[in-house]
Amino acid sequence: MGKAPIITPQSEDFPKWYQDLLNKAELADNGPVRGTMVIRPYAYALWERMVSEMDTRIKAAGAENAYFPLFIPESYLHREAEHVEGFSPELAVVTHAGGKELEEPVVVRPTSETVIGEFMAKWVQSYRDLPLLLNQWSNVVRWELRPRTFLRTSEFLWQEGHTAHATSADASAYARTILEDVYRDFMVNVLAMPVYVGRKTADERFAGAINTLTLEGMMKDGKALQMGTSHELGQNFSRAFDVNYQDAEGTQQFAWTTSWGSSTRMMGGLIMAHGDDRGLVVPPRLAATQVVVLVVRDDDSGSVGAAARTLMDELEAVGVRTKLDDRLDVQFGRRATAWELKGVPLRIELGPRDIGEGLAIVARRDTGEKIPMQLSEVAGTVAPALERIQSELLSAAIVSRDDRTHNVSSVDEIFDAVEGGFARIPFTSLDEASITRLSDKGITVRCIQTAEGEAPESEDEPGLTALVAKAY
RNA sequence: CGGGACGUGGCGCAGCCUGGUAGCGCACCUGCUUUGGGAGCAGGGGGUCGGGAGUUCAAAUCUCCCCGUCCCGACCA
Repeated sequence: MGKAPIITPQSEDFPKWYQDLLNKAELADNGPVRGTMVIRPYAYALWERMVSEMDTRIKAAGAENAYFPLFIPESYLHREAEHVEGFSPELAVVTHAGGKELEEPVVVRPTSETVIGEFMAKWVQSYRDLPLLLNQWSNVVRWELRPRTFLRTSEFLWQEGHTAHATSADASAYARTILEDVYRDFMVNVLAMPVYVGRKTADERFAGAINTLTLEGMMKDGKALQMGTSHELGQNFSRAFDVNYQDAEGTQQFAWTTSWGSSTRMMGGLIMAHGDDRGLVVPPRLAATQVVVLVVRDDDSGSVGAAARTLMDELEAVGVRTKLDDRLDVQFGRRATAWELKGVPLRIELGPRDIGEGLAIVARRDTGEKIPMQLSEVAGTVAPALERIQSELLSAAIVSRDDRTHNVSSVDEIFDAVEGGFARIPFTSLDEASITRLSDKGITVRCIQTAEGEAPESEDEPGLTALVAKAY
């Protein structure tokens, strides 16, 4: 059998492909409340790997983890004018609790600048208390009108960093450190996603920020996905929450704060950046399971199973995250398909035939190639092979990204260019009217970049380009 | 909130127009045969058709009301 595709081909219907994959690879289900999702174990294991890799980088950047409450007094949101305006429409508000109506409604955090600002004010007295570098891993709620699993859900998991600094320059530098050393490093080197970094235009900025830096990933359908953001908040929140300190000269100063976040949306990005018609493709450095040792079938003595277990032990001994699949009551084809759907980077097949010849078949998920290999050599070759796959995934993604990024010189050319890709245009070629024209077609300025493809210090630098695309 | 569609076993659907107490595919369970790419055959379990009211001898099918969901638009990590 097996003629019909397992999942809808990407070329036929990309959103359907995404949905099918979520189901077939057992990644996620919709929750009972609109816009919520259940993250299934396999996807959650990937998320845990993301958390682990990100957390290491966040700590290397000097931030410490803490935890702030889920509930925020509604009044806090109102203290920063733009912030409340930006978030009000999507707030979940608790008006009743403990069987009665609350005196002051409580909002479920959509982000924590406000509560954290309140406590920063308490903790910061002196310039010696700065910088204060905090991060928290938590869930947040934004009542989205158009939910889409992983990409835009009413509740999602994320990390949000919040820092306070003595000077604007310090805050600005830190926002950039996070952008580059935490987010970009993780996305490029672990997710194998060659994200574009840049600066958001004023229209696209975070509510209450003076500058928003972003990382934009390109999905296989050519649409953009914002993978993370790092904001300079200026003194907007420190003024609203009285985060002030006494400087070395004895003068009271308001601190300069930043905030930065990345979420389970990255799961969606991962899926749409690397997935193909056979399912998910997980980069080895991210994979919770890097290798699955699959017992094709066994003989009466169980010698194949024994060899498989030995191999698994050898692999784990050299630090390869390995899983054994010896479910002989499930057909080989079904199991092979299931692991492909899940995107496990390498599959090692063992059967009586192979064992007899001292061989194992090593199958690569990304290319589909199957290589017979001496069983005794497998453990030694897998780790470098995983690294090779990692770098080839990234190279392929870079090529594909570059192929689909089109330099244009006029607004009219953008419409064609963003069908299946991004357009790059001199920032000065865009005016108010053309941006409106574009947004009428669902096309937005993702970010502005310097000629070198970096995030500029301001919108006014000469030679800037705008990266324009349709976005999720 | 504006426009469109839909709600029938776990999932996807047919049945409704021309009322007669429910069917198909996948999934699930049991057995046998298979097992190196999503198995075959046989047997079997599971729904009362989103909710309520009405018409009728009889409603998944007709009427009315309500609820919910999905798609398109405005918002968005």
